[in-house]
Amino acid sequence: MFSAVDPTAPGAAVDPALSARRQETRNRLLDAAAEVFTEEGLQGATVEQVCSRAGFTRGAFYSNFSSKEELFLATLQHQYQRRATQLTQRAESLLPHLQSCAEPLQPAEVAGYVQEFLSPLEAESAWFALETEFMLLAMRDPELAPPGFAGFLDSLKGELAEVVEKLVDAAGRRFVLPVERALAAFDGLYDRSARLAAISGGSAHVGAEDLGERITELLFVLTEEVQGN
Amino acid sequence: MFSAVDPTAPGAAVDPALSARRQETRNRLLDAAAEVFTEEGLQGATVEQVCSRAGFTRGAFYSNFSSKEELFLATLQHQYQRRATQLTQRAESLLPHLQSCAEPLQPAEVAGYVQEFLSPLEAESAWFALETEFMLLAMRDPELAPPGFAGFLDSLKGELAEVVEKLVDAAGRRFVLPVERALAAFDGLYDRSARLAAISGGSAHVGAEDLGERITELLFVLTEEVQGN
DNA sequence: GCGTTCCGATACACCGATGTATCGGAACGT
DNA sequence: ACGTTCCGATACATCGGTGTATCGGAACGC
Repeated sequence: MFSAVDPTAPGAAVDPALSARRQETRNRLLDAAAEVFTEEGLQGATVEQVCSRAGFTRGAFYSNFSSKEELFLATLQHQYQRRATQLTQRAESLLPHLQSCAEPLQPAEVAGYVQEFLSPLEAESAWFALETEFMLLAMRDPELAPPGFAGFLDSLKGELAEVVEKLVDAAGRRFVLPVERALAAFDGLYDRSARLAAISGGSAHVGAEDLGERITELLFVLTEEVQGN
Repeated sequence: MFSAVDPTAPGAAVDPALSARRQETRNRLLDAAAEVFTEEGLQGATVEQVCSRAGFTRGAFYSNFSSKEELFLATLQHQYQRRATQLTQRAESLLPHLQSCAEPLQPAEVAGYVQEFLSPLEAESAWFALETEFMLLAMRDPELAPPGFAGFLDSLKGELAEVVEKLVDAAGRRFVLPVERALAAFDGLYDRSARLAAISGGSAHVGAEDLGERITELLFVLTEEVQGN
């Protein structure tokens, strides 16, 4: 579990040992679960809600999962894989552009790339709720947290670090502190933005553009121009 | 609600309209609630748990509060006031030191102050759980979030900004970007640290010292030496 | 086409949490 | 001391969610 990024198409972890029918109902349950857990929270959601949203009864559920917690963990993994493949895809579509340009990127261009990279991320605020819910679960019941989870996160961070470093490089700059520290700052800014957006609701919403600007700003402060060569 | 920081002694919002006996049971319930909500979560906690921890039965509860949600909001406010007064006290005990020193602070000294300021904060990871729980509640049910809450947070941030700016000033430095942006970065780093600590549990725990170091590091990167005068 | 296997639906028993209505006693004023 | 008021305990009715055991039918192999 959480051992590696499944490179299959987004949203269908295929286990050949399971019949097609079973796969289908599992996936429908998993998708419904993501919605319901997001809306109601782990503890607030009921098995019944998930099932009816997926168009099943509880009979189907207990035939596929043994408890709500197991379903939650499975849902989390499912969504994480979605997310990981999205990240990878965006990274791969971005890297060639960065490699190809001979001229150092203009600040505005850098900002553009940051925006572009961030925008689809912002759309799914749903994800943030799930992740937060998981964090609380892990706080209260450390046993329940899948062992490989932290490592899984790290691999995502590593991938991200690679892209960011390429971007900074293409702008003719370099970090004035270790990359992972810089990444931590960006990550913190992102988390915080999500938190604030959540708390202040629709009003005073710090939008994606704003986050992009702030990250770009920080990016320039955390880097210095590399002496021409 | 959340309109201002109550400057009374930590942990007892005194409402003269209530009898002493009632105040006492309210406070006991509020304290128990903070523990139970932290351990079990808002939805996971039961009224019964809170009451028995406080040494009451549910009769006492329904005589003082009308629902679990109301209790939760009251608990949050209670704890926020605790926290605000702590912050203020620490700020006030720190400011004189900063004002008095004629020499620019050495980096190590700055680090020391940061550590000192952070350490008591780290101790109460309980707080983090409560705040997160509230955030999720507000996400799902924006109506429930007290209107003044965001403003209340801002006032805390403002207070913090003041101290940080004084510290930077005493070190003979100044921020290279707007203070509130820098604060956002620190805040993000702090939140992120708390999140990670929560997820990875005891192992791989990014301790308070570590957080302090990183914040100090960032603080120096985000500031520049002010030209001697 | 028929039997077997698989899988989801239905029905049921159980439990824990909620909220209310009532009771008993402590505190307080006179 | 007595009566009144206040406040928390007790008891009860109710409800919603859970998990299991059983049933019915679709899918698949031969």
